[in-house]
Amino acid sequence: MAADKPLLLVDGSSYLFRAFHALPDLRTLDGFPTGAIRGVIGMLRKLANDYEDSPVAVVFDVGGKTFRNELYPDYKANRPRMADDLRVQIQPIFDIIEAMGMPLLRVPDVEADDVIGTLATEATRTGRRTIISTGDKDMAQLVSEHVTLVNTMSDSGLDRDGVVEKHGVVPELIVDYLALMGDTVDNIPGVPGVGPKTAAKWLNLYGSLDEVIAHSGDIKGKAGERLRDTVDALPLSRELATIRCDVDADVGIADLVPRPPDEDKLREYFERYEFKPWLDELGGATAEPAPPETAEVAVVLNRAELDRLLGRARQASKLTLAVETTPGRFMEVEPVGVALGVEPGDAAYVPVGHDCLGAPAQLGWSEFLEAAGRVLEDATVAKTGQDLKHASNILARFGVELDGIGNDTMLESYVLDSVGARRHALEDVAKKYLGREVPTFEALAGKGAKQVPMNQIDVQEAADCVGTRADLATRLHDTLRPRLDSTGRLAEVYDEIDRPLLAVLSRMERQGTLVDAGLLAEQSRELADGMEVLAAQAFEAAGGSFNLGSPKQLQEILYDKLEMPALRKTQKGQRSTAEPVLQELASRGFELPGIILEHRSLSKLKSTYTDSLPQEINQRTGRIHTSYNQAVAATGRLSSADPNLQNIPIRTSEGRRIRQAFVAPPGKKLVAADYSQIELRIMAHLSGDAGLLRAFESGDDIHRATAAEVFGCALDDVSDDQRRSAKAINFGLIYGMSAFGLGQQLGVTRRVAEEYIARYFQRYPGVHVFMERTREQAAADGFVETHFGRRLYLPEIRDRNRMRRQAAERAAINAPMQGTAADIIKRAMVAVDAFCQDSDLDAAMIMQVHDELVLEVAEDDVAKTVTEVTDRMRDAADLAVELVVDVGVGDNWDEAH
DNA sequence: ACGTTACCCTA
DNA sequence: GTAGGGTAACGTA
Repeated sequence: MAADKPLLLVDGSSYLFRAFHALPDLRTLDGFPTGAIRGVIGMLRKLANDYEDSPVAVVFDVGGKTFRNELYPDYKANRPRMADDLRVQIQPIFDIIEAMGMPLLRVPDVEADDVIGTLATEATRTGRRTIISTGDKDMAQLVSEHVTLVNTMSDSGLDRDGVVEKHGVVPELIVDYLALMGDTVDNIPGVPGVGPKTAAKWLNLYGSLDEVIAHSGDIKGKAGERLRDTVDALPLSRELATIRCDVDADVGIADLVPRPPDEDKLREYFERYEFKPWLDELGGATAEPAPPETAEVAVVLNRAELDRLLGRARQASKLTLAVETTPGRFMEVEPVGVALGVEPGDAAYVPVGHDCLGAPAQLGWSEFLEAAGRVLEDATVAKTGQDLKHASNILARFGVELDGIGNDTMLESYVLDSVGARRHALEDVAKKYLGREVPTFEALAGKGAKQVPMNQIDVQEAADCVGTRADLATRLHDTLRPRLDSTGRLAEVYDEIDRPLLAVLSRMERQGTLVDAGLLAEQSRELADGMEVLAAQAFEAAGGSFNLGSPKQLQEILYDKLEMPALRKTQKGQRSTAEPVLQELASRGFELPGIILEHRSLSKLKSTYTDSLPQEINQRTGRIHTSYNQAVAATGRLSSADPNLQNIPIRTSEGRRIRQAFVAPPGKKLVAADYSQIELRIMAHLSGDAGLLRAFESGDDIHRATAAEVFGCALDDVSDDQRRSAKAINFGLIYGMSAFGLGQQLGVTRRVAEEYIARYFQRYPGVHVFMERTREQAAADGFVETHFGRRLYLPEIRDRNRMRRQAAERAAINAPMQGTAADIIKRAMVAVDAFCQDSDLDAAMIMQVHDELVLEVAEDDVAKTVTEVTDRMRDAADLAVELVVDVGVGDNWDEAH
């Protein structure tokens, strides 16, 4: 071993966490996480190359108690449990390091830092240089003439001058510097509010920590106060931060000679973890023949060919399908063609409605259904496709009930990672999981007004586009399904919640909702009259006419012409005319803002609801058919669009009149069943807080009960104002509130809001623990889970930008509650739908509004339906607190509440 | 004709 | 403070 070669010491533990969090969520095809393996091994390969023939040790922590725990029992007590996805990668990393021939050091009861410090000291004693590869700033204390740091992740080095430049103090003062700052990750106390800048300033001023302590009386301001408060703890902090250079590591530099790599083993590991480029470097890769990258899309023009294809599907018990239509709403579009496939690499296109010039003679749509209907309705032939609800809706309009709905790649992607693939469109999902660009209909036909409808597209071109997309869906499922199977409980979420819900939503959408267009038209006229009167008043108050709907014009009138104070700015810096601002101006005695507010509320009702809903009525069915999107909301909720039926007004009496237009047909009733306080109940369950559970068990008004606890009075003595505050606190908790936000909501100072929150947590300590635990777990794992195991990934939970990080923390707290509620009502919907399908009663679900289900039920069947729906909703989850369902019945939606 | 901004409706 | 969708105005094509 050449004595002139530097000793290379690698701080494996510091890279393990950094690699895991810095790299994207890499996985093998069957879903095993490999990001940390690739990150750590990639760095070691680079180091092994850069420092060939050097003695080397890759050092990892073993875990367990060390001397630091004896000094300070709380040392590293804040560390959350290691993420499962990281833990499973550790042994593979050790195995690969062994196979690379690099000496691996794991010394029981001694931290990696101390092993490295001891070995570096030995090297220095024998006149050898040392390179320490680490991502940890604490190591800067070891830097000397003989010892330098490199950060192999950021590819930067640090010698003596570098330490001074980066941290502002010499290496010998790094421990003092660390002691002053403390370390939240390791739970080492420091001086609160003192960061790198202040620590370096003091040390350079006084020379050392001891001198800073001796002069602590001289330091002025808040920082000085805090220093004096914490001065006693600082010597201990320094000791904890000091790396030991004299531990018994039971190993010497002579033992650290790299061995030649075991190429057979490396090949095996690189194959197993799918590190293709490294495998290629080793040579002799054993690649299995992959299916061709692109499918040859056959155009099927006759019955015999179609039958052969369907026969293959039946034999394989699987079929991929995509139904292409003219543009428009699902209840109005016409089918143009169907792409079918069985295995990856084979796809066919059956045109049924191309009528452009030169289009070949095609099978008609009805001929297609006649041939394919049986396979499509065969539950034993598993269907795969992107957005099967759409296919199901189109087919059902023509009497074919798609069954065997197995693998919707849009939903698989959504359950796997609700935000990672942005829109879960095939383009996004195939790009993310297959690295493939996907031919889009838009590229073929243009977009917007100039778009050519699918039926006008050349058959071969359409076939290539649509067939390739269907083929990609086949391949995507083969990639996504194993990932679902190997990721927590996601397969269960998909199989037991979202997949069965798909057909339920399809039925609800097709069933539609009856709306009284005449009533809405009448309301539109009344609203128009009201708006006219208000407009006249507004112009009078403004001293001239202007467009009441234009925030820009209103801004000029209010703040320039009438010189009212501009109380708030919009995001883009305009003077805001939003509701709370106008409210405040009105309360200060100005006349115009109040008129504007009234006008706006009428205008909103008219344009968004009474004018537009009648236009949404389908000519054939006479009903409104919304679309429920099952793959947009990050938390697992549904959303409703075209039109949105989840934002129909309810809060004001004027708004509620719109609900009167949602009616039951003659002889039927609307039944509305909603969960009472479901998210708070879920919080009680998830936190297990005894007080909150008891409050729900007692059956008291929960906001009143909260008020009694927080304000320390008897239930009967709670004032309306106290109850209102308690309600805001309860909502705030669900939203991951801050004191600032709560204060704003309640119109009290941040301090008062802080006081409320503190008292709440005092009375319900379990809730506090739950919130903290959720934050920590989110930071450790990068995701949170609902009661049923649905995941929400939070990529920004470790963002360096505080605003983004805090927003992610609030989402982390909200998601388990909102998401669990979403899971529960989805399960209830599947159960209620089964009742509607299986019973002889005339009852159909027609709407879902997050915590409410609306059914249309024959008058004679209402009583039985109410009982059954209540039971099935209540039993959709078994929580520590019971679920309460309120039910109303009426001739319209307003009455049913 | 299309995208962005401000506003406002729901749970 | 969480999660959505829709409309009108307005600036840019």
